Amino acid sequence: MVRITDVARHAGVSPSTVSYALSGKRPISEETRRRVAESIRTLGYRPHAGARTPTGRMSNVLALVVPLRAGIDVRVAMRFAVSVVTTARRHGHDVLLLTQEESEEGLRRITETASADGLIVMDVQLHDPRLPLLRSLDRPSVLIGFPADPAGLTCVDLDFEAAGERCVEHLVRLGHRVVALVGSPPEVYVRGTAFAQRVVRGFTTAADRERLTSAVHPCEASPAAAHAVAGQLLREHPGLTGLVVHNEAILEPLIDAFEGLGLRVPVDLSVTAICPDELAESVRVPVTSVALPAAEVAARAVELLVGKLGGEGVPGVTLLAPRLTERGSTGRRAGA
Amino acid sequence: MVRITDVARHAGVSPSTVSYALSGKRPISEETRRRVAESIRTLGYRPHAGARTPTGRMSNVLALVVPLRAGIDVRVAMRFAVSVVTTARRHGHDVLLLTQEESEEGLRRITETASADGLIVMDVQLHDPRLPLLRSLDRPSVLIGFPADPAGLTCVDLDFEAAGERCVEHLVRLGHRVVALVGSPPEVYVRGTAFAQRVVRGFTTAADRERLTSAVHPCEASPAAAHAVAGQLLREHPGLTGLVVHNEAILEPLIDAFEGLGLRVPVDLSVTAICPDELAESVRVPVTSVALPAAEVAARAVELLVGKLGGEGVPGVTLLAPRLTERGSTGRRAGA
DNA sequence: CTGAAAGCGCTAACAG
DNA sequence: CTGTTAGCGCTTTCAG
Repeated sequence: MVRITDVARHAGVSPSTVSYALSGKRPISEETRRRVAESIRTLGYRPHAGARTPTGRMSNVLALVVPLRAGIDVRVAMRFAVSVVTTARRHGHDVLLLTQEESEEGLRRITETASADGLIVMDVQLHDPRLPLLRSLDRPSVLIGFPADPAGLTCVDLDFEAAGERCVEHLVRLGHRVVALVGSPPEVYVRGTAFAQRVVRGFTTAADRERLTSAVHPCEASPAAAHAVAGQLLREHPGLTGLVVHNEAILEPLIDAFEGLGLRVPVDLSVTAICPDELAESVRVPVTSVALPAAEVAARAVELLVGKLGGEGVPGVTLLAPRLTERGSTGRRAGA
Repeated sequence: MVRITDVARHAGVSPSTVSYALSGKRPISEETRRRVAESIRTLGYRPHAGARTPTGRMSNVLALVVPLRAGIDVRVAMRFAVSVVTTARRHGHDVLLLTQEESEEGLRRITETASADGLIVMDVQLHDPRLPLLRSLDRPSVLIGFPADPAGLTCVDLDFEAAGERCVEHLVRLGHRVVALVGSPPEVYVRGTAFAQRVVRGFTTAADRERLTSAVHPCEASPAAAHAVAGQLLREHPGLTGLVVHNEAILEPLIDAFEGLGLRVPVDLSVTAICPDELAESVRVPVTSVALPAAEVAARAVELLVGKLGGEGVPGVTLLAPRLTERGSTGRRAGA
């Protein structure tokens, strides 16, 4: 193993000079900087990650709590996670993986053992039990999600409420008057998951404002459940012509189900969704959707956290405005 | 922050005694041990993770390279990852997440900066470019996967070749003579992914041995692709009655496609799969399958790695024998 | 069985 | 602009 003293000797300078050349925390002459860089390269030096922790307390590690609970679409969760990791790497950080089960204990442990400099928490509930803990910990944290009371926290997310509204408005503009929201699996609502609740709220607000007939149905992530919901909706709301889908797993099966029941998309039924663009594009009938910009949200979360670590003041709540892209799944209501 | 010296003072002993009481590396009197434990509890002491690294080189962190490449089913990959994390925690380790893109550079960086004590690598290719690197690194590693030349490495995986054979044998026993393997997306084979290649080999070996008519088709992870493959298979092999599916994403769509083409499962077509049991059970027609025991394989990987870290000798290759469970999707060939 | 003391590799005052 | 000197919190000799 090559240490900083080896580099120092090789470059004919003191260890601290090497350290400062690396950190840039004090001016170094061009000549010295060059020699140090040269020595580092030829010796293949890399600072021992653990050794910098005791004094300067930066371990260059961020902890990420990934949501792996019933009802959460793994593919979407992974988009967030991957973006967190790649963005963290760009800022020189590695990422420690915490699972949801040991979330509270894990957060406490990571903090108290100083295993990570900061924390990123996903799958936030409106009244998340972890919030008091996060507020009390002496490590900075960022939530991917928007709880009911974000005071004293840093949050970033898509503005799901606006997203729900945006979908309804799009349908209204196309003349639709009877609309439904097919949402996440029931347990997601039971837990009070923030993003799911906010979509419902946005959907309902806009539907009421526009005096639409509307319905909201949770839906399990199986084709069978999608089929059942489609049938139920048509029975209860025969005039249904507009749909908002907030459930990645059953977007395609649901469309299949409605077409199986004799409705053509978009002729008889206009479908909008809130989901990653790639998914909306890959469905048999490309779906008009509000993008769920997972990579962007996750990247922003890391940047906010890195900002906090650097002592910057950062905004408490960052909500990304919804962006709707029209695709083939929506059209004017027949006879509207 | 409470340090080891605080505990020592509180317990009326020296810091080294506290350290030894914690590690058990030298005998401590019952009385002292008790007092130390007591002080640790009341003060809420936790050893600073970074501080133990410099001398004793254990950071209690394992690095995991997760496969997030085209064609790999994220849900299955996550089963592995979660099991790695929970098992690692049981052994007192945390898990650092590395993405595939920076795999080689990441492995090198983690090793040289001593950010992790050991490495776990998933999604192994038969001739994986990372193998020489892993052999040369001075950190222990474990592969989840079975490359062509495992010399000098520690590997653990389901015996996919035997799994492929097992499915064919099951179909043979039920009287089927024309069988097909619907596999992973083409890019998975192009990369030479070990598990995919081995399934093909097992399938082919068994089919040839039994003198069956057989065909192998890769298949993209979309319902449309599944439908296309189903159509093609029936055109090219009108006598087809037995199927092996090794592609989690399209298991259900593929069955739908065949039934759409007029074949009933299992009356006209017997379907077997290699996939996690939960998935096989959750399909509309429960599928006879060889279990892909992700949690078990991942747990074993962690245990092997922890064993290596502890200086134990561990087996080079661990292959889990396939276990086939009959469900509703297979039956005797009509008229056989 | 237990203390005192010497580092681990690095950073950050303190001194030029 | 650079070198010398203390530590960080912990583990592990070295001495009882």
